[in-house]
Amino acid sequence: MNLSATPEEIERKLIKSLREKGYKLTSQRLEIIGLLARDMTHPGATDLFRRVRKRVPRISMSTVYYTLDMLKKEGLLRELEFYDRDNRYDVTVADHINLICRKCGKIADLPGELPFSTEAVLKKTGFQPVAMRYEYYGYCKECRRKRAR
Amino acid sequence: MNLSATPEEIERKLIKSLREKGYKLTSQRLEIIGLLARDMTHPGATDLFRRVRKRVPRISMSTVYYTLDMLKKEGLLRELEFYDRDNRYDVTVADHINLICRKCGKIADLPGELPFSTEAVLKKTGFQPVAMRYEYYGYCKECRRKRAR
DNA sequence: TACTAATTAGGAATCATTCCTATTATGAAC
DNA sequence: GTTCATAATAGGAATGATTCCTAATTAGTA
Repeated sequence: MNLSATPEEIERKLIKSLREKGYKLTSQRLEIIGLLARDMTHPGATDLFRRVRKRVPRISMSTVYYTLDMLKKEGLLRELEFYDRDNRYDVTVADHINLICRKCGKIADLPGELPFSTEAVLKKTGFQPVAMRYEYYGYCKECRRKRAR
Repeated sequence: MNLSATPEEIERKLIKSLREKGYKLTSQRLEIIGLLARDMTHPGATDLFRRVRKRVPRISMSTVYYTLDMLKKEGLLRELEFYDRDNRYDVTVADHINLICRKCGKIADLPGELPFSTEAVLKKTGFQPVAMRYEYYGYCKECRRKRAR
């Protein structure tokens, strides 16, 4: 999934993948997928839970986590892990740089090249990378405008 | 603190800073600082607790966390935050890239330039970075040798 | 329409970290 | 060396996102 796909394209791709892999398309799953595809700010499990509950009132946190786990396992979702805030979920699974706002908590993607190839790191250090994480913490355009920073 | 300082230099710097700032140099603090200065693999709080306890048997986890907090507050320690493992602590406070081994859990520093300046990010996106986090997850030289990868 | 294995709901358990409070001990003053 | 104020410590309870467990439900198939 590239960084410029539309929400509809992302949603269709996810549903198609699950159908092909034989997963049941429950209302809970369709709602979660819909939110993940539309929300570019990388929501967390509790946030998803609250929003899905408006349309599927009896959904439980277990189901949210179970669904997120399943999507992760199938390589359709990337989990951004933190310790001082809840984990966030990103339908853009390709490696990229995240911009994390300390004020509003929203997470945006930074388009463009990645700095170091895994080959370069391996050659230089003997360390074999299999995944990476690039993040900038700071203040997004919107929050900076509001506070007249 | 640059990446090539010796353990002794690091330890001396930390003790000097605390003394200047008026902190009490308790045996607990000196032990924790000694370990942090010598252990280049970025230990966590529980690990530090277990090791310090051998020399200061009545130390508690509260004290370990309190000391780490204090060092962080004074800008002498960088906290690496994870959700699926305990936090790690790094006396190298300058921005740099970390190499995190999925087998043994050790964390090493990657020397060299950082890829993007904060100015470049601000100019490109309007997002103002104040901190960054660069990590590669994979397998270190030692673990790869052991498993004949 | 019935079946069954996958999915879900609900709640208990986990565990690193934070919080709270009484006790202790460092470093300064004398 | 003694005293003292207060920072620091020990111990344990509280927190909260996530994981685990199990019985009930349901999507998709035949």
